[in-house]
Amino acid sequence: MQQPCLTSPAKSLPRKSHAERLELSDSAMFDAAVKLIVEQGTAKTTLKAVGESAGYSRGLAGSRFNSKAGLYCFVIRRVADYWLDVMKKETRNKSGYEAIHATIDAHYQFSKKTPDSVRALYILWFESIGLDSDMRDVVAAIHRRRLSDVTEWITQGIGAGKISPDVEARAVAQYFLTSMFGIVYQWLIDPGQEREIENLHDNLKISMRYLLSKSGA
Amino acid sequence: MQQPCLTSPAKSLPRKSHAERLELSDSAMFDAAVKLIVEQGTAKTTLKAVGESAGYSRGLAGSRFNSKAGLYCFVIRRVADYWLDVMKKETRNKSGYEAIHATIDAHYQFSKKTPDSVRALYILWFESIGLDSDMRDVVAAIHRRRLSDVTEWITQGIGAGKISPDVEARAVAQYFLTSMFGIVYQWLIDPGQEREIENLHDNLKISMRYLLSKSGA
DNA sequence: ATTATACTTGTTTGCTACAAGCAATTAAAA
DNA sequence: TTTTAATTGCTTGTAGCAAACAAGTATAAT
Repeated sequence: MQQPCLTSPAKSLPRKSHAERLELSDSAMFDAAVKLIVEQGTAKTTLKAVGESAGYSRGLAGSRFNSKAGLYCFVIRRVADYWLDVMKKETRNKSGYEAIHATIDAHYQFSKKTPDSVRALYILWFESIGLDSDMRDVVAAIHRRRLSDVTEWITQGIGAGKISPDVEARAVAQYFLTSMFGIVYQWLIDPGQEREIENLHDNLKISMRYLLSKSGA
Repeated sequence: MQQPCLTSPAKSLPRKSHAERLELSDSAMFDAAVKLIVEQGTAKTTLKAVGESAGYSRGLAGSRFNSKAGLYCFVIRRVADYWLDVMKKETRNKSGYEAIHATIDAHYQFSKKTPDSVRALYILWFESIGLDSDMRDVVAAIHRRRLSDVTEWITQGIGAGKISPDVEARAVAQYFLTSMFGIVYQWLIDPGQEREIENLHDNLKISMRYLLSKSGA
């Protein structure tokens, strides 16, 4: 008469290894955190609520991540790592303006496909300015990595003769990322205005093509 | 032998009207809030600390602003209103690219003159994304006002024949503000890198001049 | 003197952070 | 294999603190 447990089937049906349990609860809490952050912001999101709405106890989130900042670092890393992977694939064998163009489009797709994750990422990203040392460091590291990627595309473009050697790769790369943040900011405060967001992307493409063609090939 | 009170001279020497007391405590709490926000971020800033480090009681900040969000709205308004005034003066009798150029420079000066106020403003500004309805509305209102100003400059520039009528005033204005935010973001996370910030401003000027000259006069 | 306004103090509620404990899995010993 | 010990995931208990609000005091306005 052995029946499968009815209370939480997916979670407790078979025997689970520690690694499996960990990944399961991590995922559940990630989802819960993203949902809560997007719905009510970080200030009103509580560790208690994350644990409970993930289907666990009041204290699990705190126990796992030690602090709110710890949880938020976890969320940032989880989304950013995924994004860095996607970007790597999308720009494989590309350089110069071509790679930048591909990134803009990929980013746009990413934020259409899983808007909540992306929103949560950038909400946390922007909040990390109001420094909580840990988060700042995590964000800064990701930013540095992105910057070096973009700079690399531009210098490769210069090497391939597609872009004038006069272009200051790092400065333009910085400008690109900076503008992207501006656009993301706009998207966050006005999620509905798809037309406007596309306009911003278009103007960024125009500006980038121009900046990369200055006194060039 | 009547001596001036030694404990808090500036505050209690003569008889103060209610309006004066209010302005005095508002200013003191504004300064305290800015300092605390810049130093430890919004999460660790407490109403208690604001009241006390302004030289008042534990409870004044809460009583005056009702909530943390209320305090932050007050800070945002106080800085933003001042900035809007400055900008109005700086762009008087200017339009088109000229006005935008002036704004970029004025903003740069503003953030060099009172960096803490500006930092606090934008820390709060960016955090308002992770919505606390009140703050979002305050920020959105300021943003709309800025956008309409910039759009106006561009349409005036078109009217004056300085800019091509093909230019989509609002879209370009949006792009401008958006890029400015990106730059501010960069400044916030890397306050030291003056050279880079100036580069970003330069590249923005270049982009704007280009966008405003497209198929134009 | 009375009312209104700035400001303070007392209290409730809820969250974070941490400590201690339970329960399941894994590793080691018999 | 069976038994035992150690590790790890997770839960519960609690201290400390801040937000929010109610009630009170003190100062200025009428």
